[in-house]
Amino acid sequence: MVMTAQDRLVESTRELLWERGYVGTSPKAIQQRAGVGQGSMYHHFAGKADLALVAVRRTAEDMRAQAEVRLSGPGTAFERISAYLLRERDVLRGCPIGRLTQDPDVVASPTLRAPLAETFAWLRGRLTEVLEEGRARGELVEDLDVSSTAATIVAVLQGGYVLARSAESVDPFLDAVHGVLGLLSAHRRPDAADGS
Amino acid sequence: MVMTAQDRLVESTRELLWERGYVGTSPKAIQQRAGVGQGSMYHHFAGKADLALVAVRRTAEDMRAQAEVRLSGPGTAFERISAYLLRERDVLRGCPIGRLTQDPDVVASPTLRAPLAETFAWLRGRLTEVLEEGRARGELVEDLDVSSTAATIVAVLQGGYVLARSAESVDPFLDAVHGVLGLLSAHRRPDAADGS
DNA sequence: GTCTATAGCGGGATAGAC
DNA sequence: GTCTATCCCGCTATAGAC
Repeated sequence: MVMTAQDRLVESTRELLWERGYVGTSPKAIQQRAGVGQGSMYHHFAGKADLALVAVRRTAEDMRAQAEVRLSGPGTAFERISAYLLRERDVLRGCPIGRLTQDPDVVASPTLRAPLAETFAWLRGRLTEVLEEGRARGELVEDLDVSSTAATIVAVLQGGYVLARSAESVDPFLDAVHGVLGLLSAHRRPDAADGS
Repeated sequence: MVMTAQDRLVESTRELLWERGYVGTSPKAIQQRAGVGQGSMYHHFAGKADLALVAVRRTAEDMRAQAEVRLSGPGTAFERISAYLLRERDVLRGCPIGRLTQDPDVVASPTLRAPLAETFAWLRGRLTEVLEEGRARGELVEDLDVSSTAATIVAVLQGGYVLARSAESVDPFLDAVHGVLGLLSAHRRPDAADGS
């Protein structure tokens, strides 16, 4: 089964938004990468903004699904969070959602910005639940502030990408992730039993 | 004493790079904001890339100076890091250096990328020194990994901006910062004496 | 030093043929 | 559905007058 023109257009838009952002992406570039002509694109989509909206929503969905796999997997809260943070990532490409946060046209449009806000809010909420669960099970100490710690974890990820791209190296990303895991680790109870 | 045309051009470039990034900033926009004509701009600078380089270097200098004030100030290591993280910031505008990290043309140019890499490397190094000092004074526990913790702190800052912009609210930034300070706080020794 | 004129190219979209 | 032609505008820079 072959991809339709619509699908190819959306996929090439997703790639270009990731690589070049919204202001850096032109309809012509989208068409060329998709191997589709002008007429076809404007037949299926109202324009650049319309295509971008579909592309961003799909990317946001993917990101949530990716996270959910690790966060709902087996293991202690700490292990699941580690698995999520250390999962295979194309670090130097950055986060396809986070990067749009720097795009003036995206942030100026409530419609385009909404999927970004929802994704990060969801992710933080999910991490909060995992941490809360770890605390309820006695794996994590009582006085851990789960909600702000969840925000910190998401921020480390996003900031890690920034540092990696500035250095053109994965190292600062990994250091930042290991750093936050080290800090969190001190909040585990030594006699922690996993949720059996 | 009035600002010269050069100065106004560099300042307007700094503002526009902050607001719209490199790909989103045009020479015309720079000239208009500076109140300077085409000829004048191309007389003083070779072009957009040249102006951007001068602007980015100046911004990077400023950022280091701002950080140094807090990090070399009075107080314990924890207090100085808190002061730096919680200093007044225009959070929703984001980091003028960090945002360039998402710009394809900036990252593709070693010359333009260099000031970003240097700034973050310097900042991390400086935070490492402060943490190390805190450990040496007995304020922080021995087994704290100062280098990766420093990377984490820088990442939280950069990621905090991303979250804030996605939500169009300062809250997630503050939560992330308080979260990492909370985590770090657990590594302080209860009988910590500041460096008197 | 600063101005205006001009150039070539690409962005973003519309129109109408096929 | 897809193609080509066309449009208007802005980007980035150069040229040469003042």
